[in-house]
Amino acid sequence: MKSYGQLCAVARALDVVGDRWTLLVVRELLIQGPLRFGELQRGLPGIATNLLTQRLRDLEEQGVLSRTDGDRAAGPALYRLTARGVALDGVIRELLKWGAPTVPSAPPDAVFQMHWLSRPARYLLSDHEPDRPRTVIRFGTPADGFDLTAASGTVTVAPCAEDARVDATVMGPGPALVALLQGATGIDTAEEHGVTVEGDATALARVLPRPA
Amino acid sequence: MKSYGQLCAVARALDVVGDRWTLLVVRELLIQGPLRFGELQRGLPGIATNLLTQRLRDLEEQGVLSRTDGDRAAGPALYRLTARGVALDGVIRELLKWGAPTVPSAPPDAVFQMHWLSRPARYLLSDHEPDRPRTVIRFGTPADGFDLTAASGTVTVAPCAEDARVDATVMGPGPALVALLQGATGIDTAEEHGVTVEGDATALARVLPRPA
DNA sequence: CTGGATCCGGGAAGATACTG
DNA sequence: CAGTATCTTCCCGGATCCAG
Repeated sequence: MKSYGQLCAVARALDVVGDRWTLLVVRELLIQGPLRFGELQRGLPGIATNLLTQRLRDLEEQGVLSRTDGDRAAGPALYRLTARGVALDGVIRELLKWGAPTVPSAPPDAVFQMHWLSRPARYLLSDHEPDRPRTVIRFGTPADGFDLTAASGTVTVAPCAEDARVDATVMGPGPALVALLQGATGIDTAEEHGVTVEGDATALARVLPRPA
Repeated sequence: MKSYGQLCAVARALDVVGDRWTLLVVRELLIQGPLRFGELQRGLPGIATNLLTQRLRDLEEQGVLSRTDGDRAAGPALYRLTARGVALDGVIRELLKWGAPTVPSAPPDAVFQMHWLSRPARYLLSDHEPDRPRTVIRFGTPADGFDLTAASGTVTVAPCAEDARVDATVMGPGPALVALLQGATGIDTAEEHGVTVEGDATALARVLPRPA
C-alpha cells in the first residue's frame, strides 16, 4: 500500500494493514493458528493466489507474520503470526463487534465457514449456569469448526480437539447459526431453519444469549 | 468497495470501512466533530477531492455519517458522524494503539497536524499527581490543536476552548512531540529538538509517561 | 496436487483542471 | 468554497502457466 505519509498512529497502522484482504489474512491466522498457503486460501474464498502471495510477503516484511520454511525435502511453508501480529487481536475484535449487527443483512449468496464464528462465540456468548459441570459444545466439524467450553461462568473457544468429550454438536447453515448466536432466534426457530443439535441441547442453551 | 461476500463480522465491517481513506475520514470527524468539506480535506492531506466526495457519499449511504445540508442560502454542508459512526471509536482506538510504536519510524517528510495527537494523548497520558488542582495544557493552537485537562487522576481531551484558562502551551515539530508523548524522550531533550513549553512546565510533567 | 509466478483486462485511486 | 469532470496510473481480480 502506498503510505498515507501522515505522522499519525492510525494512519501508520493503516499503512501496514489497510490493504484489501490484509486483515482477513490476520483473522485466519488468529483463529486457526499457523497455516499453509492452501489452507489460508481456503479460508479466504475469492482471493487470487498472486494477491495472497503479495500480502504474505508484505506482512512478513512488516514483521506481522513469519514464514517458517518447511526447508529440506517436502516441507510446505508455514505462515504464523509474530507477537506483533497477535497484537492485532484488539483491532480484529473491535471490527468484529462493529460489524456483527450487519452480518444478518449480508447478501444471501455470501460464503460461510464455521470457524469464522469462533471469535463471535467468544465475545458474544457467556456461561449463564456457572454451577453446572464443565460442558463442551462442538460447532461444525474438525475440518471446519471449533469447540466451545463453558465452565465456572466463563466461555473459552479452541480448535476442535480430537480427544474432546463433546456434550453437544451444533451444525447448520450460516444465517441460522448467526441469528442463533446473536440471540435473534431461539433454538426452536433455528432448527426450523436447518440447524441441528446433537446431544445435550441444554448445554447449548446454557451459553446462548438470553433476553434481558 | 467490492464486498468480500463472506458471512463473517470482520469481513462485513471491512465491506463498509475497508476502503482506502475511509477510516481516516472517520478519524477526523471523531477528533474534530462535525466538519465541512474543506475542513475535512485539510485534515486529510493527499486525498483527491473526487475521492473525498465518493467516500462521504458511501459513508452516508451506509449510515456512518449524515450530511446536514446548509440548505437555503449560503449554508455549507456539514458532515457529522451518526451513532453508528461514533461506534467506530473502538476500532480507531485499537488501530491507534497498534500503530503508535511505528510512528517514530515514519518517513521524515511525513505530514504532521497537531490534532492527530489528541487521541494518543487521551490513551497514552495519565494524571500522575491527582492531588494537584486541575491543570489545562494546550497543545498547538485553536486553528490546529487541543486542550488537555488533568484533574483527580484522570486526563481528558477536548478541542481548544476560547475561554480556557491555560496553564501551559506546548508546540513544536511532530517527531519531537511524538517522542515526548510516548516517553521516548524527556522535556529537556524535546526542547533541544524544537519543542517549546510556555507557562508551567510542571503541568506538562504531571501527565507525561514516567519510567517504571 | 500443492505452491506459487506471469499475464492481462477492468476498475479504483491519484492528480489536476474546471464550474456553480 | 464545494464539489464535478477528465485523464493517468496503479492495484485488484481472474485465468493461465510453471516447478517441485
